[in-house]
Amino acid sequence: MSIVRPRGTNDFLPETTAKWQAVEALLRTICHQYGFGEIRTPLFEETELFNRGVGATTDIVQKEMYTFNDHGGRSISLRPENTASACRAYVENKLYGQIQPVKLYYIGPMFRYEKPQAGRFRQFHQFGIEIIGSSAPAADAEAICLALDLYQRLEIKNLALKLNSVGCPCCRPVYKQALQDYFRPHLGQLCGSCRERFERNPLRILDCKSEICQELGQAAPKIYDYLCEDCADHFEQVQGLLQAADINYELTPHMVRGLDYYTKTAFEIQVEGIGAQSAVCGGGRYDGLIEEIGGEPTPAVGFALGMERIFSALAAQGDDIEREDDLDIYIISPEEKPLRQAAFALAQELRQLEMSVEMELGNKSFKAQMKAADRMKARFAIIFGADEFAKGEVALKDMLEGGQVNIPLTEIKKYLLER
RNA sequence: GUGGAUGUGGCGAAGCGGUUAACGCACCGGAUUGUGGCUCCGGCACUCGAGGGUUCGAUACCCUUCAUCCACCCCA
Repeated sequence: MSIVRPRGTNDFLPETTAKWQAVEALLRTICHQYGFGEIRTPLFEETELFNRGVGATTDIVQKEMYTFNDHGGRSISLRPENTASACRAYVENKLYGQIQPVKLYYIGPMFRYEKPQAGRFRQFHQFGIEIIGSSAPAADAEAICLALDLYQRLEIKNLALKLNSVGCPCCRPVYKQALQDYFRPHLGQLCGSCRERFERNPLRILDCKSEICQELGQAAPKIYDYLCEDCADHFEQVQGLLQAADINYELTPHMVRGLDYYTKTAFEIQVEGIGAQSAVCGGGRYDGLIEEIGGEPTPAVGFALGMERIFSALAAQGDDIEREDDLDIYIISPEEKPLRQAAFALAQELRQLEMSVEMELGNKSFKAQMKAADRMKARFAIIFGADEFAKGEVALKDMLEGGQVNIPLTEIKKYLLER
């Protein structure tokens, strides 16, 4: 049996990586325009960072982390997301000493032990941003605008922005209590998973797909009636900014983020047509996170988006990302040693001039080399023929037009550069 | 973690309890064009995801396992 890659992982082959590079380049460009700098944190961290940062009761931490003890007996986990690491780095590197807020972006692999399906993998890739050190509603709005801008420039359509406020440690517990009080008499009627959700995350019940739960949820208390003054005011201002920027959004009082650290603003961007995993971007404010992991209380807001889901969305709408794989020159030479050596030397010289050059490395026939040049879509073929070579010349063939001229070997570089 | 579907060469895809596993594309070699793209000829699965079982005999039936896809869960 041959060895295959672990479940839920992918090999990205040149055709694919070319597309990724194009998308990544766009993301980086836009981040630069918004004043974000890239941060790269370790792929693994002390497990405790995620216990505290992501939340010890979350699914991610409880059953999806790749956790192991290293040779020093430390408990280490592959990062399941990057926000906790970014915040850890903010504290550890004393970024609070810089001009606030600090605006960071990241892009890279994350790891979660999940059952793979379309749009979900065990090693997947996220791009995300964090605005750390600002409690201003404008920071939330900027994050949201940036997210939408990214998708717009990627030309991804059928987007829906879902917006909510999940309150803060001040008001959320009150709301949670109210929800539980409301659902408790109906506990027996709830679906199985909602009965489990009742204790741990009653807010989720409102998002349940089962009819009974939906129906019961209709009359359930709304979080907007329970937000404290600070949260309500913040929420209102965020909405005002979005409206001013002419951004459409849908209020979704039932939307809950799965990570414990969210406070106040929570949002999600969904795309149609890519299956069940329709959330392409999720984010919000997490004012308590940095304190949770041992820093000074610091407000922050950010989001993460799934790279794979960007490509799902692009594929679903039939877009193919342009990639450049053009070959300038294919050098064809017979097997004779002097000719082959001269060809090899010329290939090197042309590459020094920043041309892309291919040639046969083995001993394919002359004809096979022509075929290769054709299939690789070489713009020109340089042909080392014995007769021409004896005169110090090579043939330059235009593979598109079909024309061919003989040129002295000494002038071929100059000739090509003028092209 | 739960439920459902699927698994034939690089890709797409026939086949079916019986002795050589269609076909298309791709790929490799060759013929012909003065040196490619067209055409033609030839090659390319001791094997039907893997392991076991039933049978005189299985790619086809059964079991297990692995993988993929879909839904749930959860999330990006």
